[in-house]
Amino acid sequence: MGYCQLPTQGGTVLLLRHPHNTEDCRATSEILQRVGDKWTVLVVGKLGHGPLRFNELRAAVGGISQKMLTTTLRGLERDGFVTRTVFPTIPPRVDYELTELGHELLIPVSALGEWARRNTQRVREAREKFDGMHG
Amino acid sequence: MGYCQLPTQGGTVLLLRHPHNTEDCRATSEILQRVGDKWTVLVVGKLGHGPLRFNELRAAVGGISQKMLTTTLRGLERDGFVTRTVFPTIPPRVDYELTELGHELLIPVSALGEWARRNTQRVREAREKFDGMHG
DNA sequence: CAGCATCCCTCACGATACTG
DNA sequence: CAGTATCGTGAGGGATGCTG
Repeated sequence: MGYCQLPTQGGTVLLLRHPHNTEDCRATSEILQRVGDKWTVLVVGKLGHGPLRFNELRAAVGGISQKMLTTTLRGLERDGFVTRTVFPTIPPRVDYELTELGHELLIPVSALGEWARRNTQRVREAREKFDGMHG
Repeated sequence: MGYCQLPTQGGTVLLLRHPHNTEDCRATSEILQRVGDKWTVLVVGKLGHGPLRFNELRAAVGGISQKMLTTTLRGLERDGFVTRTVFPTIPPRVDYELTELGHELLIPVSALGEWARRNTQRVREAREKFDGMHG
């Protein structure tokens, strides 16, 4: 147990084991903190369908403030996950779109999401049991 | 493009696509926030080798305060990722160990870590380019 | 329309001191 | 050894108002 198959660019399949050294754990932790904020995954997920304008994206995500959408998009743009295209019209139009890197990021992130959906029930049960014993 | 193969309990392989609806994105976001704090993945990664005592774990992780290790472990125990075993000796001895659920969580998390290690260079280049243009 | 600037608040996290 | 209790700080995030 404890492996994961991950497709590579060349079409081969990579067999994956747990990171056992500290460096690997740090890299894992860093990317998780990077995408583990409140909005990043929601934004990237919505852009997975195709490019969206600022307010389209805001409506699609739902519940996000204007400030946080701007902040999140700037971060994604800086890291190369998203492109920002300005059309110099009046009123202005700005399109956001996932880069190839952004699409590739979505692959392992989606795998983690799939795991989450499959195991929410087990986590909920563990939580209720714990709270019942300690509450 | 945009798929990921994930092994299941039965030995079959699950073909995975991007989450396209809002519910899936939310579940993904929630688990990412859950494991996206500063220490959770480091602690889980260290426990991947086998059970550890409190101070062994603290030394293995490195840099974590006593308070945060306690907090992180309580959260992991509550969600069913870790078991806590107290030996009523003097001085006391407490062992922490990954549950089956904890080991299973490590699979997609490791996949994301593997992606991170493979793509840090691309992210760094994007960052330098962005900072060069906007700084 | 797509933002920037500002104020404010909560909470994650660290440091320190104490205990069964 | 393995915690609990308390305090202080900074970053993440929301609300509101203004602008090219």
